[in-house]
Amino acid sequence: MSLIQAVRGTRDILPGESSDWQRVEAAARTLLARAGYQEIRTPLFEQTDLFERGIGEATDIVGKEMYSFQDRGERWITLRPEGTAGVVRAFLEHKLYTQGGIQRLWYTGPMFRYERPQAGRQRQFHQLGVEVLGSADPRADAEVIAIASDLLKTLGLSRWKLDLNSVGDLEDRQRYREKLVAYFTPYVAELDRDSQERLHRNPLRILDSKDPRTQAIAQEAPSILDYLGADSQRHFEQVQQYLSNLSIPYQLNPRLVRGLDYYTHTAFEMQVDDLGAQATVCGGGRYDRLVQELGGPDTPAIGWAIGLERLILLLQQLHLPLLATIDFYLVAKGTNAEAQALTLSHGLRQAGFAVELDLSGSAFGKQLKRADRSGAPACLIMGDAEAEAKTVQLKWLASGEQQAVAQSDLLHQTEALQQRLAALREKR
RNA sequence: GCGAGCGUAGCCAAGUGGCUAAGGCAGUGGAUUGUGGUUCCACCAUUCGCGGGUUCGAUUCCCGUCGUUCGCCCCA
Repeated sequence: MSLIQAVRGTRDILPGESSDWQRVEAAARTLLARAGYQEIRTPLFEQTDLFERGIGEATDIVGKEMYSFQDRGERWITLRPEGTAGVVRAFLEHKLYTQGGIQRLWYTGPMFRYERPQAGRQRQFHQLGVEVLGSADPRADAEVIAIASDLLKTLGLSRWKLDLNSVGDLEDRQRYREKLVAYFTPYVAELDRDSQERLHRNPLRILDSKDPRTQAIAQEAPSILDYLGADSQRHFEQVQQYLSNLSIPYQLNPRLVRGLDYYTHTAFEMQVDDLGAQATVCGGGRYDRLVQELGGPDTPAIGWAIGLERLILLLQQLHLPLLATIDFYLVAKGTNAEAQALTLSHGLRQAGFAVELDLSGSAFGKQLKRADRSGAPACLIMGDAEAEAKTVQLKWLASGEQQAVAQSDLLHQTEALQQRLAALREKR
């Protein structure tokens, strides 16, 4: 009989790895709370229409990567391929815009795209994202980029670069698109096949083709930055000024085009060298038209999403030490001792200690060995003699120092112990 | 969706058309029946992802399939 395995492109996050995830999530929560962002949790699936209208029917995500199906009520359902559409849907459905001012939101959770799996690219993957709804101010652009930058820094990542571009507003893009088509048309025969197809469907995407010949041709193509209207130009310049004020290094990349139709003005990506073709760790931009297109009031917005698998892959490459460990490993042998150890472990936890109780009942030597491996700074040893005397042996594993302690002292005079544990933790 | 590589224990692996499939780490038991980090001993794959084929004989060669990795595509 063959074992059932996880579906292609999905994976389990096992105990050895979940602490990495928790670190990222905790760091993000702290930073986002400080910046006044509130969490929003939306469903994992939505009506298929939401994504078709929101992301754009011509995009690859909608065209060939969505998990769509009909439910038993014959509704067309899609597992969310990204987070923004659902957030905007909720924003409209609950009329959050009537609360006035600006909504600063964040979310995290699984997303689903039917793609060929690779390291850093799965069919069920996780994103953490922010959305600022209701501000057209370039300071909002800079704020969200700064938060992403801070998050990476907090986690110890330093080797990334920020690519920045503006794709202008609708009119700018229309004008530019015409110029671009006019530029590429004489070269049609020399372009790679994909780019030939994109010439009329989505000519901006030709710019980031990896085909060397196409790239050579695209090198001389007109730049979007020369076709920005006065307002777009001004917005983009201010974003750059603010980023400089915040000492966030960036580089202009006029060929940066994001794959979702809803982007306007600012577009950016944070990339690293260590993830092969999955170099983009964070991507985002402004989407001033999306809320309106989904039937809401004219609401400018900006956001980004971080790919958590990619981020955690990077953290793991850094071999950052893990800090989470227990305070005491509790060893017991003998009928009375084992019974009392259970009670003691319970009491210690109520007193605020992290305790692991050895359940094996094997020889003290074996249990001590496990205590050592557990990473706990100290070990508590209880045999029937200790059980009789209502004491326990407290052994500090690094020094070997050991003494008998009354159980009641352990439970009620916790101050000194906590301080000593904290001091040991500090050293590691 | 296209092209290519890989798949031997929980992990890292050596291996070959033919006698019981190296080794290391981890794990379990013991030396040490109440004291760990060192050491020593023993145990730990009727089987080489799965299915089929070729062969006297396949973990090894072939086909298919599943998974994974790299590139393209796409994107976070």
